Amino acid sequence: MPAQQAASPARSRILAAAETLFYDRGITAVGVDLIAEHSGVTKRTLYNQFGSKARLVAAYLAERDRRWRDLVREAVDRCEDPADAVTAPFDALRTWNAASPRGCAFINALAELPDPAHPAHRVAEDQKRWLLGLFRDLAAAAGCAEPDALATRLLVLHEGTLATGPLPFDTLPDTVDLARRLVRADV
Amino acid sequence: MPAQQAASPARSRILAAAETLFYDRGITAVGVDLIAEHSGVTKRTLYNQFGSKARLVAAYLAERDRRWRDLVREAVDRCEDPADAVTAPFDALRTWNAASPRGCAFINALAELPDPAHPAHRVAEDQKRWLLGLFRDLAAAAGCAEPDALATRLLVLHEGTLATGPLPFDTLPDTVDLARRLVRADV
DNA sequence: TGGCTGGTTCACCGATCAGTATACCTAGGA
DNA sequence: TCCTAGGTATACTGATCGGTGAACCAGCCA
Repeated sequence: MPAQQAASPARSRILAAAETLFYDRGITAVGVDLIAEHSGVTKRTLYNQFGSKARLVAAYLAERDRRWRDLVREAVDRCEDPADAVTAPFDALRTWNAASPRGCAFINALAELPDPAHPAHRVAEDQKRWLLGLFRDLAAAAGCAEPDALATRLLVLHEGTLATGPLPFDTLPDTVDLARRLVRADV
Repeated sequence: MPAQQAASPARSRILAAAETLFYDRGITAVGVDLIAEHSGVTKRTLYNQFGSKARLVAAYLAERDRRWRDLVREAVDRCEDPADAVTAPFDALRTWNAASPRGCAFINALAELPDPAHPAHRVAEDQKRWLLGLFRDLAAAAGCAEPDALATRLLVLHEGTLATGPLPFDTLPDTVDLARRLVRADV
């Protein structure tokens, strides 16, 4: 299926059901029968579209990653000051977190699927690698002295707020504040 | 069973097998049959000891928490300078992380078990609450101006390095360095 | 000696798991 | 008109899931 071509309606419905079910209840805990039922589709169709549960999981993560990158890029593009742009992913995180009370779908997927050969691993690692690279590029563009070290620290702060999201502490404001101060101190 | 009394040898063996299997392969992916087999014990005995898989999971996390707190307390006690003590949990993290390539067992457990009523939730939340409180107390003892905000930020850094542990980036050195600078700047 | 405790062996329960087989239906294009 | 692609419906596989029932056995203490 070329990227341009629209996905079949059945495929879209399966993917939508998979996204909510996998994220809300966990990947291992959700069976393919349940996803087929929730998307109003036969299990046969599901397997014709995705081939296996593992590939469906990878597709679910890839779709989620796509939506998330769009949100981050929007937040970055909205900034006029290059220094503000460096912490723009944290603004996106505020929106994203509100709809994601169960933490980071990619970290959760790695937690559930230990096998490094599982196709979900590539997707999850690529997502974090992309964010780290984005932080580095934005930091360099803003004229930071140590873009690599700064990017690593921003990534850790980002993942830390995501990871503590499901916990009953509100860590976001203090973290965003710290991220901004780090950038300004390094410019 | 009182706390003083030694656990039965069967119970200890079950718990040991559960620790490695649950952490390495995931909680949902590991069945009670497998744990019974690895600990050289009957499933009947396992259920006599723990009652249900959910309680066995909670016991596994509680045992892991106990070992981890011991490690952290040791690291704190080793410090002479109160300012160094604030970041002592990060020294413990270096040791801990080396044996824990699959990230934080407690975060992973929350990822796999969405039901807030699951007994594992209490254990996991208590673990993070304890660490947050420890950071606050250590910061206050070191004379920090804003112990609450500092503790939140240190917790986020701590969870961030744990969460990025399974990823192919080395985030620990930059993070520990940042944590130390934060403490010194706030003293 | 007798009873209790903690452990054993083994068979079993209904439900669910990922994945497949077979056959039928239907809309669209050549 | 016929073929094909994508979908449906239903039934099925063997394995595994969490959890239970029943009978038995060895050591320990009174």
